[in-house]
Amino acid sequence: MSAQSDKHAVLCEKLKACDIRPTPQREVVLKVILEKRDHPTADEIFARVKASMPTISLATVYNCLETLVTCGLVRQVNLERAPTRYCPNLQEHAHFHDEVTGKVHDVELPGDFMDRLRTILPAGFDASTVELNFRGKAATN
Amino acid sequence: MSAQSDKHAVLCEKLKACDIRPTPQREVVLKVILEKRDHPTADEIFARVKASMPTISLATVYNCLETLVTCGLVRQVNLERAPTRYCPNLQEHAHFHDEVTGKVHDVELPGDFMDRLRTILPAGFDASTVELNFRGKAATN
DNA sequence: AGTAGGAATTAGAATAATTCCAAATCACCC
DNA sequence: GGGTGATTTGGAATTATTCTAATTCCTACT
Ligand SMILES: [Mn+2]
Ligand SMILES: [Mn+2]
Ligand SMILES: [Zn+2]
Ligand SMILES: [Zn+2]
Repeated sequence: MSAQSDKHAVLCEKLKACDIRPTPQREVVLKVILEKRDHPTADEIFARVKASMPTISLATVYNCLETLVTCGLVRQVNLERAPTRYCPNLQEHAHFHDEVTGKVHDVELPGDFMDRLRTILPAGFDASTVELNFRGKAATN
Repeated sequence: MSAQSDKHAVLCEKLKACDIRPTPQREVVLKVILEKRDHPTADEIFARVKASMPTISLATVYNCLETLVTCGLVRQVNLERAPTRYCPNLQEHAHFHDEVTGKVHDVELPGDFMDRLRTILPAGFDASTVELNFRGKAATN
């Protein structure tokens, strides 16, 4: 079995595990997100995907992204009013937005950090999502 | 001195303290934000302002909001892709976004909470802003 | 294998928050 | 009172995203 079809099988399994049809479009969108640990926008994903699938449409990229986010295979990151970014890192983590370069960095969190954060909520508030974003300058090295 | 001109003087002082000209438009935009402890959008602010100043334009509301946010008299709150909201609460606090009603609630934080949050950043990352957002269901009572 | 029915994809139009622009008005100084 | 830069204004432009309606693709069933 080639490395190609190996990868294909892995992606396919991930999609099927989420009960969504493993279409070629969904597969390639998921692939380009997973193969780099950055935080691309829909446009950037569209550009990367077109390399291997030139006929795909931007609407389909948006459709696939929505599906992948909903089923939890990809995380969505919204910072200020900028275009939505997509994150392959499924561990609980925070984001640091470098205000000089515009890059978004993952910030690892100690074990049960998010759960501990939840404890500051007053009674009656039940959070399904916790989002922690930093913004500032990162050392350039 | 009437309560009216009293309020006027207070708003005026706040603006002057920030080194910005206390124009009637800036004053009324700041007033409607401060007089309710909610998180209105620019549209909502525009609607409220028009009650006392029917000739103001939406562009001016956006201009004023930008000025007020930049000089720190008002906080800007971005949640997901929804329209930007504006917050009169200058204390450090988190936000809870009620996914049923759409309302945004302030969440008070223990004293130096934000500073402690900053300590989880790896060396070389210097955050000027920390943003903590919850999303979920709030008890309806 | 052939086909019906639903899901997914597609191109392009529509939407909507925000920003941009250029002209009019305003405030303050001389 | 005129000059000057700041502010306001209405409308056009921008742009990420969503919507629409038509086409294509799968899959299940006979
Ligand atoms: Mn983009
Ligand atoms: Mn609005
Ligand atoms: Zn991330
Ligand atoms: Zn607030």
